[in-house]
Amino acid sequence: MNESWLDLPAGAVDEAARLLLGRHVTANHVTVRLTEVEAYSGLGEDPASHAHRGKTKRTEVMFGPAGFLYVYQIYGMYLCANIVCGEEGRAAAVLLRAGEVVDGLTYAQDRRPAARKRTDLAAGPAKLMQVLALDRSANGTSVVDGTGPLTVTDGPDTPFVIEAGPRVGVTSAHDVPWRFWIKGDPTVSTYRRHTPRKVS
DNA sequence: CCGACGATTGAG
DNA sequence: TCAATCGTCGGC
Repeated sequence: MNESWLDLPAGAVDEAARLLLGRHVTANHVTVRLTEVEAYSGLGEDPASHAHRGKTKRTEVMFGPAGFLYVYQIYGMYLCANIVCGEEGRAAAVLLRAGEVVDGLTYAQDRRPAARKRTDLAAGPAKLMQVLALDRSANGTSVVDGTGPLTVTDGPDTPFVIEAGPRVGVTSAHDVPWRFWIKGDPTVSTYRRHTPRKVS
């Protein structure tokens, strides 16, 4: 398969994100076509990135080589997954935000009983994780050599248009349009503008 | 050691 | 609009 997204010049995480759109990710009998992703750059470059303040126990995978999964817990109950991109040490990654379930539909529905429509099965980063049945043990595993639970493959040749905008839930760097999605796709998670906490 | 908060979701 | 829920990280 085309693995060009793994091997990009320095600073081109956004390009990696674009290249991941439309590709298939498969885990635990479910395959999803990626429709929405976000790029995060690394140490000292991107205030919105978990790696911005330097390497910690949590983010150490981001500082490793490309092609590995960075899984983290958010809000005490949900998981999100990134694919590390770029050269080792840069700590750049692409957050997998949403997708369309294209195989293993019955598994996906079992794992997401709250979803009323097919398009809602993986319409969000944590929903995507539930559909793929990935847990924290997926952190640090490879997505390219077949040893990990998640595999990335080329998607269909169907053409699509990429749109870009500010990243979701990110308080800083709102001017950086590093959220990318497939134009018009119904599985793209609904954009909720970050609402600053009301100061009394 | 301790407290504040987050790359979210689903229900009301 | 808001609560659930807890690991992580920065500050003391």
